[in-house]
Parts: sequence; C-alpha cells; structure tokens
Amino acid sequence: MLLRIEFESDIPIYMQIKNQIIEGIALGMLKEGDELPSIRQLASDFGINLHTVKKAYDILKDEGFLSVHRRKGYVVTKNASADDNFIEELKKDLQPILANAFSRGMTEDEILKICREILEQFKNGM
Amino acid sequence: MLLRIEFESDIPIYMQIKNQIIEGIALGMLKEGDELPSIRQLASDFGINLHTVKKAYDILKDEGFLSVHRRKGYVVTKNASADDNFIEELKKDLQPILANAFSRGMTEDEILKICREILEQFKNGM
DNA sequence: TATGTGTTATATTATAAATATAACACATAT
DNA sequence: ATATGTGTTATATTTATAATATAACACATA
Repeated sequence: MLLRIEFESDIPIYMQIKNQIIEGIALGMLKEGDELPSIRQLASDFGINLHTVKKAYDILKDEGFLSVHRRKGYVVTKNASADDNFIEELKKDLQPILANAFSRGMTEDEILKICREILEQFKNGM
Repeated sequence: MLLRIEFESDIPIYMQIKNQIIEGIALGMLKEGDELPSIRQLASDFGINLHTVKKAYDILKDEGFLSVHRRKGYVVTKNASADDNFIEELKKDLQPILANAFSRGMTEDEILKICREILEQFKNGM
C-alpha cells in the first residue's frame, strides 16, 4: 500500500491519508485482515506527527473501515455499510460537484462517463 | 434565489454560499444576467461579515460564474468552461467519494443511479 | 451631491490542523 | 522477568484558515 502526501495541497494531511486508504480498499489493494503501517512508522516515513496519522486511522475506525488490535495495530475490517445515513451524506457530497460540472456545460452523459471510469477501476481492482 | 446557511456545519460559510450559487445556476434558478444580492445585503441578511460573502463571490468570479459591475454588483455570467484542467479536478473530487460508496458495498449501478437522480434535477431545472 | 455598489487595508478573534513531549497500557517475543 | 513495539491518553504549543470588525476609498448614477 503506497501512500503519497501532497504538503502543498489544500486538503488536510489526515484527510489525504484517510481518502487514500479508502481508495486502497476500493481498488482491492487493501483487503480484509491487512495490517496497516503503525502510526509511528507512517508518521516517521512522511516526517509528520503521530497524531496526524492517528486522526486519520481513528476516523476510519469509527466509520468501520479499520479495527485495532493491541499487537497487530490497525487492520482492515470492512464493517462500513451504505446505510440511509451514508446515502444522505453521499448525495450531499455529490450535489455541489455535479452541479459545478453541469453548470460548466458538461452533459449528463459526459459526467456519468467519468463516474463510470472511476468505478470501473474499482471493479477491476486496478 | 434562496440561500440557507448551516452554522453548525463543518463546511465553511463561504463554501456553502459558493456551492449553493453554483447549484442555483445548475438548477436554472439563476440565469445569465441575474443580479445577486449585494455583499453587504447578503451579509446583513445572515448576520455574517461582508468579507465572508465577498470571498465566496470572488471565487465564483475567478471561476467564471460571476462578473462584477460597478453599479449592479455581482451578476451571473456563464464563462466557466469544462476544460482539461477542470476535468482533472473533477476526477480528483469524485475519486474519494465514489471509493467510499464502493467500499461500503454499493454497486456501480446503485451509485450511478444516485448521480443520475442529481443530474436529472439539473436537466429538469427543478 | 448623496447613495449604493464593490475594493482595499489592517487588525483581531475563533477554530481547525498539525506538532511536540511525555507517560501509560497491553501483548508477546526473548 | 524484561524489552520491544503496538495503540492510548493528556497537555501544551504552533501554524494555518475562517470569520469578524472597522474604516476609508473608488466609481457610477439617480
């Protein structure tokens, strides 16, 4: 599992880590039972603080993507489900992004094509 | 054009304003030439600061959704295009959101259905 | 000339993100 | 037993971003 952090990005570091781990799971690069690097290890690799990594991991734990074992550390656990609550959040997240694309003149088909391409990656486990 | 601000939201106020104006354009509620409330007016309506509103408006101006006239104030101008640069950003924005949905077990069809529903709103100008 | 637009500048406060350090709890390899 | 490597908790500090507060200015036009 390769992580890269863009320090110049406007996306907070803990969010980049969180997002990339979810993407790793979606792509099949991270499977149930896989152990993640320890918070100290990852922090050290990137020259960032232990708490920044822990924040990302803890959010993923709360959401059901990770669980934690005393000795093994954080482990992939796919307990996150797409309940009604999540669907609502999903719509709220997508709404402004799709509105932006549509307002710039993209057609429904053009926009859906991009969504399909991204989802295709996940299905094929690239 | 009705705006609502959620002060408890984790989304910054200027971002909520920005997003809702883009959604207004996507929904056809805001059309080319429409004048927005003045920054002082909108700030006063919501009990927020003039600069918070200006920040939102200025971003929209930079992106080509608004232009500004000395007397009329900020006006809807659809100069925002979906160039290669935007498409790249769009993919980057969609990637983590779709990964999240997919990792929770949603199928491609289920996810695309939600995208279609949102886009349908825009096409029908709800 | 008064009024209502946006603009610019400066300072301050509030909140979130990230860091720095230290000490602790727990499992297990040695 | 003890050392080591996990995560955990606590506290304080620094940095960056968001939001506010005030004031003065430029411009168009009624």
